Amino acid sequence: MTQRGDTTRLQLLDAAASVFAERGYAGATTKEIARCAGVSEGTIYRHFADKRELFGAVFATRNASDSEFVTSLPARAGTRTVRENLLILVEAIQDVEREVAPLRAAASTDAELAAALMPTPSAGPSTARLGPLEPLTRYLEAEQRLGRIIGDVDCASAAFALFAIPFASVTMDRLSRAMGLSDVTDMVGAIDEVLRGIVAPE
Amino acid sequence: MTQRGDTTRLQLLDAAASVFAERGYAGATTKEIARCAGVSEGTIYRHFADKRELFGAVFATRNASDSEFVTSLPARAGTRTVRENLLILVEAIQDVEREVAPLRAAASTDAELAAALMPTPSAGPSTARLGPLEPLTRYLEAEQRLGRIIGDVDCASAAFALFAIPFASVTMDRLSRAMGLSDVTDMVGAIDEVLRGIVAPE
Amino acid sequence: MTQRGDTTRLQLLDAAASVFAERGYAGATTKEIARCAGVSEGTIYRHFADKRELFGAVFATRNASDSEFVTSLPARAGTRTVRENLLILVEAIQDVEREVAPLRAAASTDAELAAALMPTPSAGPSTARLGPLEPLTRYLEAEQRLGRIIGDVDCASAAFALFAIPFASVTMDRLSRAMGLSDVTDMVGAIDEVLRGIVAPE
Amino acid sequence: MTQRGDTTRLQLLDAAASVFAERGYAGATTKEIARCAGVSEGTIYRHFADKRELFGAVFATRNASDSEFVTSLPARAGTRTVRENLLILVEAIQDVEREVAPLRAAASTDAELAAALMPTPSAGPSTARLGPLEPLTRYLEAEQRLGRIIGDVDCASAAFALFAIPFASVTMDRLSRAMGLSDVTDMVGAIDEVLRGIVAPE
DNA sequence: GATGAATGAGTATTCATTCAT
DNA sequence: TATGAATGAATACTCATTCAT
Repeated sequence: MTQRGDTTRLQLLDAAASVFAERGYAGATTKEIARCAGVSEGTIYRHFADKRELFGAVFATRNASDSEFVTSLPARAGTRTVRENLLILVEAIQDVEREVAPLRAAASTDAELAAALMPTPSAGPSTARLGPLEPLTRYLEAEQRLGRIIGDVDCASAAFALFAIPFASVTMDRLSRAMGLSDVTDMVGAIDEVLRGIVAPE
Repeated sequence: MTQRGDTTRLQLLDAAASVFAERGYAGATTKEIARCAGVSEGTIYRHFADKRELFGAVFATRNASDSEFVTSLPARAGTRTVRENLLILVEAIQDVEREVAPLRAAASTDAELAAALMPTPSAGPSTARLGPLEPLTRYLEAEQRLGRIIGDVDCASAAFALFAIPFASVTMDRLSRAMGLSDVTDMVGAIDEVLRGIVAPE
Repeated sequence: MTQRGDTTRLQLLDAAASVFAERGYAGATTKEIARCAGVSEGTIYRHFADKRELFGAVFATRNASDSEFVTSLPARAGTRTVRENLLILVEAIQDVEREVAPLRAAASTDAELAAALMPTPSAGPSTARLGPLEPLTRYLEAEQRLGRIIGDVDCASAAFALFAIPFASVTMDRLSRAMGLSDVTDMVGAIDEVLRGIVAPE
Repeated sequence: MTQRGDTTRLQLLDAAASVFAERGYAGATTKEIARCAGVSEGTIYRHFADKRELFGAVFATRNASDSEFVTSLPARAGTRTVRENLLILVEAIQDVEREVAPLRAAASTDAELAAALMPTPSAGPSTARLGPLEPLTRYLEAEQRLGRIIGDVDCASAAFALFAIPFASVTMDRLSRAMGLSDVTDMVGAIDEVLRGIVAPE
């Protein structure tokens, strides 16, 4: 691939990401994506076999960034305070979700498309879970072993409760904005209410 | 409207609800909606001015059911246990969300569509909040006054943490299923972890 | 046919006449005609087999009024002055044309439709001429015999020259109005210029 | 625009001209126009924004040819004989009208369409007159000054009387043909009857 | 006789995709 | 590699017409 081709490919991925996010999969037209990338429509097909493959490529790049802070989380057990770690995590999740959530919504309108989103299709069937839920669970378990999480907490359930907050926040903010409402979701407050019951007193 | 016309209208609303939910707004074709309703395409336009109005009508009917258990919730303060009330609520939210979430996702791909979803456009701008968040907050405050919720809990934040659970659960289950994964979201466990910190010990 | 049916039929003919004239044959919808007549669409088909027959009926009634002043014209030779007779005629033609011209234009967009306009399909093929041209020619010939038209005038040609004036006037006025121009066609002046050469001096 | 694109555009204009003329504006389908131009339907929209713009482009090209002989007419005063000049003019008008008249009729069925036909919308409101009427009037005035038109003739009125002949002729011939009649309009005879009264004896 | 719900063929227009340049 | 003209299937929507009430 030449350098010129690479540049074009990146422009297309960026353009496609924003158009797919705004309009959904069916609503996004190759025309708009091309115009938005500053190339001609035909050029799309020199880089991607068809619209679906373009979407897949966009989703893959956007979803890959998921792992940066998240995967290293379990190893961070014992550093800082639990609250600090989780607040950083929750912000990170929110950042990724803001980009990925609309793409996920777009994908959910097309069965064959959704199948292409499987992060590791070769991985075991039941172990694969969505996004940062698993590393978050493992982090909480590690903290629990360190005594910073109360002993009888079900870490998987707590992880889900924590994860649901930025997850819901992004979706609701997006909707509020679309509906002209002000989006004031107090994520920190919500996290603190959850932490109340699970963090061990110092 | 004759009785026959009414029947047709309902068939159309049902058909449209499922097709919009499956395919999104742009991906849903009038042809499929008509076929699914067992009528001809032209019939759609005897009942609705255009596809957008049809979507609006679908959304209105599906969203109306929102208020059944939810609105009466604040008045239930003091009855049963807090946990029982909340588990029922969470199930109710999940039921409604299962129908509404895909429609909301569909709507978010079209700016003008989203604007039409505002429940009461004449209502105050900042007081309007989405779905059951407000009654849930008021319920928790009522329980707090009764001493069944710990005094220094921020009820709005706690409400959001609780609400996020069925909200995220529905979206993630939908996705898991689309991706061929088993959807084992333990909502009850997550709720219990949140309640740990906010429910006053008897 | 009941009296109620007759009334409806007339309303339909009037409505159809104006809609066909405004929108042309293809552009006129049965929906607009029905609305304009204050009846339901289905009612049209109780009075006319289809749209084409409705158009034919409209055209027949509108074209029938053609004959009132015109047919009696040849018999008027010798009365009043030639100029007076022709000015009245020309006004009459203009009045009829104003209604008929748009219908004729509408008909010309559909070959089978045009065929239905033949005034007397059983009449001889070459003798049938359009509208008032024939009576006008006969009138001029009669005046010529009376010495009020110069002897060597070709009455058929003169008739065409005279007839062309209101004919063109109506079409041009219609266009001028559609294009936002003021329609000041001096028909009387034009007639006088033609008469200069053919009317015998007293 | 590539050469290939230009060719296609011209094919489309030709095809559209004939289809609009035959079927009127509403009656002309993009399908028939495309088929008649030997291209696919989608191609129309690469060259014209919509059907209306296509019609406007057709009308503009067909109406432009209007000015060839006509505009130079006033300068021809004094050459040949008045009769010869006018017979040539009348033939020219007839040729143009044969193409333009059906388009004009088509346009008159759509108010917004007619407005787009204004040749120079910025020109003065009352000075703008339709087609060759103005140059014809000016020609007659020039001849009048040269003594070849009788002094007290109203040239504007005479011009209208002359113009009306080919104008009416085209429309009536079209109709006669549509109705299966033979179209024997003796334009020359009609012109001569008009000239009788306005041309000065040599 | 009149209605209005229903129809399905047809309309203008857009779409993802192909291909000659 | 990139373009943009071309395609034809598909889309939302309209139309003339039918028919049960």
